[in-house]
Amino acid sequence: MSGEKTFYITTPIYYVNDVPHIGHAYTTLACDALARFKRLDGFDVRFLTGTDEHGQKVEKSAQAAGVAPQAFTDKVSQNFRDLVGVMNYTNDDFIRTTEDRHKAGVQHLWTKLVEAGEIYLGGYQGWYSVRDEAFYGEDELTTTPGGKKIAPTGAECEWVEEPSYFFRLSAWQDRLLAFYEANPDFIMPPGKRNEVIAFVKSGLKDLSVSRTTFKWGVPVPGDDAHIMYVWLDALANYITALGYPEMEEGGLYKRYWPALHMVGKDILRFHAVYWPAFLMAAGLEPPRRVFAHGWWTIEGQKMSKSLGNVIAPETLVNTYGLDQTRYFLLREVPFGNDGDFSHKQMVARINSNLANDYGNLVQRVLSMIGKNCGGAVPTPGAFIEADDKLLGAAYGLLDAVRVEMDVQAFHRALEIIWNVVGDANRYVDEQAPWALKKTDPARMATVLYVLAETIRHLAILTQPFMPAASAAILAQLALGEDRRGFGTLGAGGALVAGTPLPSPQGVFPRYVEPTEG
RNA sequence: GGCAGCGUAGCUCAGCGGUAGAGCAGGGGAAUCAUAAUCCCUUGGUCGGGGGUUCAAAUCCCUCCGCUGCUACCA
Repeated sequence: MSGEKTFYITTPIYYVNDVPHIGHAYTTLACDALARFKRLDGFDVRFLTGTDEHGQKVEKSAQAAGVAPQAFTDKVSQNFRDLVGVMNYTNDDFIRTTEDRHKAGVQHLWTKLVEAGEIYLGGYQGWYSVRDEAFYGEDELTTTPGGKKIAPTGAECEWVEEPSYFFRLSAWQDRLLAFYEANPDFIMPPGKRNEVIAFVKSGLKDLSVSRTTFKWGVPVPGDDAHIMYVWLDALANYITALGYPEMEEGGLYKRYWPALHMVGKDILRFHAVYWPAFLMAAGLEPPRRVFAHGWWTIEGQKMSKSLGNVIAPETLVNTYGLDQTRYFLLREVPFGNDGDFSHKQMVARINSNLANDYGNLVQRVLSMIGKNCGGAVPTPGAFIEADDKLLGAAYGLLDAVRVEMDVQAFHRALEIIWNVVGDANRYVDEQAPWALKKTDPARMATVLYVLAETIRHLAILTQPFMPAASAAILAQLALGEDRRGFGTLGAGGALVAGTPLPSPQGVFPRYVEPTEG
């Protein structure tokens, strides 16, 4: 709540023609974990997601469905709004490119670009595929015996000539390269950064930014024959959602821009090349960072409609549990790499990391406290070296985890937290509080206090990843909502001896294969 | 084709000039507070092939083999 430190994070706006799958869920999940982390860490956070609703495909789909485009998008964009509830996302806003606030903002941006001399009217001609909504170079096409031109995707192309507005992207090549040079962390991970730089170095052509062949888009100001190129339209959502062109002091734009954009690797170029160029050309600040993450395969196979192996987020959540799913997606694969989803790995993570390591640690400790300490936080005596060592590891977690979160290394953050889970389990075995119960009850109380305090740290730090399960653990430590922020980590927010605790309940059940047949 | 990256234990990967590592899986043992969970020990690799530089190479160089990504206007 400081109001000083702000953090703005965005997902791509999802194309409404798609049905939400694990990939969409993953992108937004990463943003959600980061947004939650930053909020707990005292930042004033703005977390945006939304839907991209223009374009020829939408127009055609609406036509096929026999409804107006707006009615069509109203319906299908709901799929993405529903995902928010399914995955327990905490976005502060949900923008749709068909909203007036967006259209007005983009048109203003366009006008600015025209005034700056960055957009000019020219003509575009080439081989165009309606199905792909894309132009292809002559050398990419194959010619059928019948003389038809076929794109690499198999779609038929036709020769199209149309007037088009162009953005002077070619003029931005050197300034973009200078920007990447001055901001080495702008594109992450580093491998992707190199690809973008190589692309820009290879030479940039001016970009066609308007279309006249269909109508479902934002009209070009002053020339109704044209609508804007979908990417100029779509990318601008990141600032129109902040109220652009309103840029007054204390407003959303002033407060939150620039953003961290989380994107799939397929749309990296639009975000790392076109978007900063558009912004700089309009006299605006480029984004803070663009992070390109990888793709999921399913049981080793590429996800595709034809294979029928596309997984809906609801399916995962219903099968394995929400927090389990969130944990798996962020832990299993180094963020930025491609990963494979397999049932076997998912079950291994749930049973090993969650049920056995973390869940059982909590259960064994709280259960001993419940039975042997009168169901209240035990009263510690003097700490010995082993106590200080474990507590030190717990107290040191935030700094170590923060370093990883700041570079979006979610898997590393979780690994670091789990190192302390392991420390705590070893400590339990070494201290053997069940033996102390008979020989030295005061020492037992100290050991259990140290463990409870360690669990407090673990649960506070796992909140961004597994909000519901972490909340359940914190509730079992009788910590109210106001005692769960990162500001309470360390000795200052320590558990108070004598505080009554509710009776413990398991938080992470083992996954047992359904028995059938 | 060009550019970039990768190939290390059964599996997923870390190490990137100084006597081969982690997690999981496999084997043995301890303990019994706990969701039969935990803890300890342990089997296992000529670090893709070949050549070179160096006192010393997964680690640097060359080459070959295999795999992946990028090579502009589909989100």
